[in-house]
Amino acid sequence: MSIRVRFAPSPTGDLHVGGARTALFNWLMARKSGGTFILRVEDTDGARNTAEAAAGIIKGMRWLGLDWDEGPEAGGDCGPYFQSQRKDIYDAYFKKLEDVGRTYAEADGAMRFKFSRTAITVHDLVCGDVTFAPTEEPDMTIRRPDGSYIFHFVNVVDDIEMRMTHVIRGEDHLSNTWKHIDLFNAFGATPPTYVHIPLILNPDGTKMSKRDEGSAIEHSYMNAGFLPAAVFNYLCMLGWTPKSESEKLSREELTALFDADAIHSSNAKFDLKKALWFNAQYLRELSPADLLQHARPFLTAKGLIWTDDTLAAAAVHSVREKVSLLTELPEWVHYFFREDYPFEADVVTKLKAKPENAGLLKAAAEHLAQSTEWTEQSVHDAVEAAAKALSVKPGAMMPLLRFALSGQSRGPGVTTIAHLIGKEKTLARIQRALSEVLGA
RNA sequence: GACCCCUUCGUCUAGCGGUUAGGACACAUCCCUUUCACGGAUGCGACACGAGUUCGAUUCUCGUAGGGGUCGCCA
Repeated sequence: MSIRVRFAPSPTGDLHVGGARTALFNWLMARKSGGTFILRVEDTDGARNTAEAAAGIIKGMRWLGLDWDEGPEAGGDCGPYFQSQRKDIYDAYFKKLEDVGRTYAEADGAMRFKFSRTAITVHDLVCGDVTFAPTEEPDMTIRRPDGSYIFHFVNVVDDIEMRMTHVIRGEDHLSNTWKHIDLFNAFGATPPTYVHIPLILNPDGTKMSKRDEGSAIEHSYMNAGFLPAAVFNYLCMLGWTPKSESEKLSREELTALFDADAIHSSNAKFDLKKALWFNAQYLRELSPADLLQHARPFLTAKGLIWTDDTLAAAAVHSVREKVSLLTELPEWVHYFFREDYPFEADVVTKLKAKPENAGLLKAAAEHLAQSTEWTEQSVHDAVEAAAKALSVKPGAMMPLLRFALSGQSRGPGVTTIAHLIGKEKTLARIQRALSEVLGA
């Protein structure tokens, strides 16, 4: 039998790392086995669910590359995939329960499910067999007075209707799973295999919630300059260790290595530093064109404009090893795109510190002006010749040129900057530094 | 209060009776270097505690402590 798994979020807010990783593991399970991944929106709580939240969750999943085979925008044989549109199905199932005498009404019209009150064992791939003694809890409400149904009921009905073979979800559901199995049994259906995955905690060990750092996919990752591949990879490492030499693994490798049995049973704390490290790894192996593609919205958001994509790509590529987030790119490359870049305060101080700096810059400009070709090597040679003429080391001249060409004290190689912006701008920038900063 | 899950360096983890307890992130130092980084090297650093089983426990069992979760007409 082909594996069928689902991610069943309730659209009460943004997609969160916990939910994203649950979706991720479900996706991996399906893709690994050639099975089916279903997205089902559990919007039975009319008061708290919003269409915006549902759209946000879909947006986040698309960004992470978690495509679904059945669900909103994808269709499928088991639809509709919004629980708010499945009332007829729930009514029919509720009738089945009534027919076997497992329901009864409260005074206000709410309907409860009569528990079997027998010992129930959950077979879980992560937690093993977990047996719950006959319950002493009150029977659970499954239908509200207004006729709408409660989570436990619709969740089970849909898992039956959609023929789920495995239920991969957060460990916070484990304690309620016996209720679900009780329902499966009442319907005469076979429960799926459960996989309760550990929770993701804040660095201080508390449960991660909406407001916490690194929690919301769109806010903390998409808009913060993460690459989806990096987030995908990092999230996988929280609660699962692939049998592999490296931790840095592609989507394809993770899919091939995925093994639900190997998922851990202990919770993991979120580590932003490590997430950043993963992102830096992915960032630096992007081609110039791909890097620019990802960086584009972050550059334009800072008002940087350009006409030559090749040049812009080379610019961002030249600093790819210096950043761990796309949002850091603009401050590292802005001077490639404009001539009115500011001179940082410490740069001004350093330039003014020694009176001979003006002479050094002028000499560099003169030698550079004589260059007939304009490559990184020719720039380097010209600077070296200028240094030699004044009996100083090239190392004394390079920082000054960096200040003049970028206004900053850090960045890619000076020769790289000069080469990319061209001879004309290089000479003009040196002149500007001489006149504006040194008054020469 | 009851029930469920969990417990190895600061963090993510390897380990599945005998290991100098390994790796990654972070941190520190050094090397490389025109800056910042990258990279390389080294260092720092853990089996929660107590019983038991065993020739021998990080590993198996029980207990304690600690952490997390659940017990809704939320999902």
